[in-house]
Formats: sequence, C-alpha cells, structure tokens
Amino acid sequence: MLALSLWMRNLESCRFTATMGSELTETETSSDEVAPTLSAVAKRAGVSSITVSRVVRLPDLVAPETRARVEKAMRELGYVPNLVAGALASAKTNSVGVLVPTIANSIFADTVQGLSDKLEPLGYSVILAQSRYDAAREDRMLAALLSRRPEAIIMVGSPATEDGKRLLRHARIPIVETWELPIDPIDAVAGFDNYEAGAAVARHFIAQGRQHLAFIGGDDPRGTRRWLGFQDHALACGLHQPRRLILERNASGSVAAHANLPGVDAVFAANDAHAIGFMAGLRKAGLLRDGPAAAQPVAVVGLGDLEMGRLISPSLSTISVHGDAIGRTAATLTLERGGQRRIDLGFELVLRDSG
Amino acid sequence: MLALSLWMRNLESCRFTATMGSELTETETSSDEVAPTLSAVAKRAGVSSITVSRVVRLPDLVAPETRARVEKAMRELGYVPNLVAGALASAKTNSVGVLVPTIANSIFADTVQGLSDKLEPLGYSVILAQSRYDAAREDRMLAALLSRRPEAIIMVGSPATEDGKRLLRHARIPIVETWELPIDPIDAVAGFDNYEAGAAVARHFIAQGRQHLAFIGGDDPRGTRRWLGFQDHALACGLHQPRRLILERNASGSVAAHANLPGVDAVFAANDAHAIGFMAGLRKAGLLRDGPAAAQPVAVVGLGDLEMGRLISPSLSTISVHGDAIGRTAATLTLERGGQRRIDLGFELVLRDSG
DNA sequence: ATTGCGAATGACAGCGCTAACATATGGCGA
DNA sequence: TCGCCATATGTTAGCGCTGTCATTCGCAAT
Repeated sequence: MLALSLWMRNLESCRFTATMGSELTETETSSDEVAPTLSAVAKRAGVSSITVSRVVRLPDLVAPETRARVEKAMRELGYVPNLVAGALASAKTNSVGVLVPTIANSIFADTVQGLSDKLEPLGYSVILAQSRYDAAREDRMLAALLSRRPEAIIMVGSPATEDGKRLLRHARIPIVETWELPIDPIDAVAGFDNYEAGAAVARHFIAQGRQHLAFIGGDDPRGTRRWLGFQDHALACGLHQPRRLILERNASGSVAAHANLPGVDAVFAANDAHAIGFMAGLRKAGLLRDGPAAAQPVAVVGLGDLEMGRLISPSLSTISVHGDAIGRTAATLTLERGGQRRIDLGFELVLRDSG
Repeated sequence: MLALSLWMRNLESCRFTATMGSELTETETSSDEVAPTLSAVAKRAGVSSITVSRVVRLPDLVAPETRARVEKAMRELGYVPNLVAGALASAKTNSVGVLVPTIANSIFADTVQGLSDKLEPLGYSVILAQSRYDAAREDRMLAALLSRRPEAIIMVGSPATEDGKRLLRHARIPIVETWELPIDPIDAVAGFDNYEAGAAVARHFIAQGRQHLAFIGGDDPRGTRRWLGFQDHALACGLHQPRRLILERNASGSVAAHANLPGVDAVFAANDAHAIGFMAGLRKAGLLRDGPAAAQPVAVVGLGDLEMGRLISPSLSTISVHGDAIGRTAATLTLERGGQRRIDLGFELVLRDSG
C-alpha cells in the first residue's frame, strides 16, 4: 500500500482515482472472470502501465527493483500479455502468413517445419492456411491472411489468379513464393527449377538407353513445369513423344497406372508417393527387380526424397529438393528486405535402384 | 461530393473536419502509403464507419443501395479489413492455436489438415506452433499462443509440465487434447487409447504364436503408453518380458534395429516409418518374405496407416488411427462448449502381409 | 551555482475497429 | 392524428496496448 500511495501522488484525474477503487477490489477478490490487463498488473505493482509494458518488452529500461516488483505482480495475477492489443498499438503483429496447397502427407510439411523453426524463436507466429489446390479457396485464404496483417506471406507457388497477385502486391509486405522460380515474382523467391528437374530426369533416362518415357502425377503448376522440362528434353533428344498420365492426388491411383502405359520403359513420377505406388503396380505385374536400376524393366524416378524411398526395395531414385531449406530460406527472406531476393536452392538427382 | 456534404451536416468537431481535408487529399492522390481504413472507405462512400463495418460483417442490415456504394468504395480503395483491430474491439480473434510436436514427416499433419479444413471455412485462422518434443519449447509456444488470445487451443497430447497445464486452465477457453485419452483432461479430448493399441498388437502376435516380442520407437508419452499396453498384455499372457528399443525420431535408425533384437520374432513399431525402416533391415538380413504374415520370420506391425504401407511389399500391417478424424473432431469440440467432451475415435488393427 | 545529461518513470493520445445505445424515417393500425 | 414498430443509419466510448513526448532526480562538468 505504501508503494501505491506514493504512486497516487501523481494522479489528478478524479475519474481515474475513482475507478481505481473498484478495480482494486476486483484484483483483491482475485477475480478469474477476466484476464488481467497491463494496468491491473501496474496497479498491483504500484507503477504505471507503461512500466509494465517495458518490463515485458524492454526490461533493460526498468530499474531492477521495479522490475522485480512488476514481475511479482505479473506472476501473482497470472498475467498473459495481449498481443492483439499490442499489435494494434505498435502496428506489428509478429506473425507471418503461410499458404500451402496441403499439409497432410506432403513434402510441404518440411517447408512449414523449416520456416517455423526459424521464425518461432524470433517471436513470430505462423498463421497457416491451406488452398487445397483450389484457386478460389486460395484467394479467400490470402484475403483472410492479409486481414490479420502478417509481417510477411510465404506461399508455395504463385497465386493462381490475378486477383490473388494484386492482393499480395498491394499488401506492401514481403511476399515469398517458394517451390518455383517464377519469371515475374511478386517479391522474393526461394525455390528450384521444376522445368530443369524434369529435364534432368529425361536426360538420365536417355543416358540409360530408355526409349519410351512417361510422366505421372498431378497437373498443378509445378507438376506441369516438370512435365514440360521432361517432355521438351525427350523430344529434343529425338525420342518419341513421352506419355503423360494425370493422377489423383493420393497415390493409390498410381498403382494401376502402368496398365495405361503399355510399352513404357521409364517413368518420372511427380512425387515419391506416386513413384512408390507405381512400383507397387509394377511389382504385381512382375516388372520389378530387387537388382540395380539397369535391371529394371521399367525405370522409376520420383521427386521429394522421402525417407521411405531409401528404405524400400528396390530403393527409389528421386529428385531430392530440400523442402526444409526452402522453408528456412523463405523465413530468412521475410526478415531481411534487402539483399538477394531470388534464391535457387537447386535439386539433386539421387540415383538408387529403381531407375 | 453531394453525399459527402450531406454527411458533413452531422459533424461538429473542428478537429475532425480539419483532418478530413487532409485525409481526402490522401484518398484522392490514391495514396498507397498506408492501408485504407474503415473510415477512409466510409468517407469515400459518404457513410459512417459503422455502416462500412456492417457491410463487411452484417450486410443484411444495410440497404442494398448503400451497400453497393460502400462495396464500390472498398473495391476502389482496395480495402482489406483489419482483423487485429476488429479482434481487439470485439474480444473475438476468430483464431485457434494448434500445438503439435512436429509437422514434418508426421501423421500429425493429417490432424492439422483435418481441423483446418473444418475451421477455415468458418472464418477461423489456425495459428500453428511446434514443440519439437521439447517441454520448455512447448511451454514457450503455449504462452505465445495464448498471448494471441485464440478462441481455443488444440494440442497433440497433454502439456508436459505443470506450468503448461496451469497456463491452459487459466486461459478460460476450450482446450482440446488429442491423440490420447488423458485421465484428468484439462477440458476436451479427441483421441484413442494408446495403451489398448499396444495391447491389441500384443494380443495379435500371441494369437499368431509369436514368442519373443519387441517394441521399437520413441519414448514420448504416447509411445510409452503403447509400450506399456504391449508389455503388460504380453506378460499377462505368460510371454517373456518384451524388449524395448528407443530410437531416434527419424526412421533410418530402425534399419539397423534388428541387429539389437536377436531372437525376436515379432516387432511393434511405434509408427509406420519405423516399421518400414525396420523391414528394410530385415530385408537386408534375408528375413523378409513377400508371402503372407504367417510366412514372415519376424512379424512387423506399425502404427499410423500411411498410404505407403499399403503399397510396399510385403504390405504393412498397422494400427490405423484416423488422424484426420481426430483433427475434425477436435475442431468440433472447440466450437461447441457443451455436449460430450471426451471422444474416443478408436483405432483398427489392419492386418496385411508384414505381420 | 548553474548547466547538462543519462536513467527511470509517467501522461497522453490513438491504433482501427465494434458493442451498445441513440436517432431519423416511414408505414400502419387504432 | 397519434403512437408504435421495423428499418436504416449514426454517435459514443472504449478494447489493451505502445509511440512519443514529458518529467523528475541525482550527479558530474563547467
């Protein structure tokens, strides 16, 4: 109470001293009705609310004894800062919006993990949204993210619509597009060249003497880029027109895929799950060997480098793409506005036994 | 301008009319410096800001012509509502905090997808945090989530520390613990009985005539519950003490695991990735058959029912756990405070060729 | 003695929005 | 004609913080 009255010296406003009484009572009955506020803590510690705010954000500016008193009050009241109010007052939300097509059973989860590992220790929160490969939902999610005023947006790919692009461009925050290298990026980019990845696989198949190539997977923008690189390179090398089989997103469909690809002797699957599903189909058809790639009647290469691909037999050849690094790099790009804004993380063709 | 002057009738405050001039200029030069606010839109549409607010949230309360005028102004200015301010004013953030141990390569991704599919269409945002199986980080993330004042918290498991539990209990919002059925839940639960899952696998192995059981996987709370059920049931049936091998979280370690389990003829892996890794090790050792479970020198059962388990050969027997349903159910539990607060989603022992 | 300065603390206004309560306006039945 | 209600819109007062200045106080430099 001594500290309190010392502090009261400075008060003039009747209104303020008047409400103080009632609020004190509230504090003393240890009301659990409402979450305690900064000023409740301030009152209890006998300081002004700005001092409590400093204890939370800039403790070095507060004298040790005062700080201790405030911290005690915070503990006693179970004070949890309200970042919503803080964000409004400071125009900083300390959050980033993350938009992925999907998070389940997907390699994008690595990217989300990577960026959140980088961002969370710095006090940023991740607001996650999924587009489910649906342009309309993507636009809605983008608008929803922006209305929470994130410090930056990280997304897999580029907005599917012009509306989405405009929304992001007008947001005046760092935007990072990932998993691609768009020609006209909105802002920053952390990805790799899907076209080149497709070409690299075609090159490999051709070097192996394969003749009849096929591509299986989705028709999303990245899958299509891979297909184009794959096809263009095959044609440029004088091969027959490669086949393309568009599959559902779940890998089960890929099991039956080889029935639709007669005569094909090399398959590039847009992701490892499809590749493994396809191999399951080959196995049933007696077209899979436990030997090395050269012994395979049908060569298979996936993309993503799932740990599982290493473990199965025959082990899966794949394009390894560092999803985690993409996430970390994207996080870095949101934090520093200057410097290199287009980072190609590359990929590696990892050759194992499947092709 | 007519609408504007009509509206000005109602103004008295000099200050307000004074600033109005400058703000109009700002609007007219189409300043992209600052994001337009509600009142900027209101000014342009010649209405009060509350009307704009209504157009956004309760359009039925606004006359069609007025609404059209406001919508036009919003479009022209590229208005994006500021949910941070809205949240502070209405004490509703329309967000839920989600805490998972990890999102990458993990079955929890299904749960996050499930809940976000349910929540996003309702206008809720998902704030995602990872504890990385670290109690201190979990507590920090919990505090960080709560300070954003989410409408609810959904987490995998229960808080590892008393501090964490207290934090959640004091938050006075729905809390959903998932993937377990804790004895003294904080609030709601959507999970399954990990102990019973372990027991079910042991029962199955015993029925199959297996004698020397082992458990491989992590020592997180859920893994340990599975182990206990597995062990207790084996002992109750008079088997030797089962072995337990604690592995790193990545599946690679499981490849070499069988070398440390001499004489073992049945293995329960805490997740499918470990199971598949373990099978890779068996294959190298010549202990894996492409035939049915009975033919396997070492039976293997996983947990999670990854799609991949169905595709590999021999196909993986597993405990299927409906991660997606857990997420959806958890979402439902955050929305309705009444009703059943403890939902057991169960599990299924799916028998295939591995064990 | 005066000035200046750094350290510690506080007052005040306002972030952009919404809840709660007015206030017009125009039928419409009594 | 007079309430009376429904519809459409507006005014006011914050939500719980933080930015931006004060202000106070001791103490060293002049």
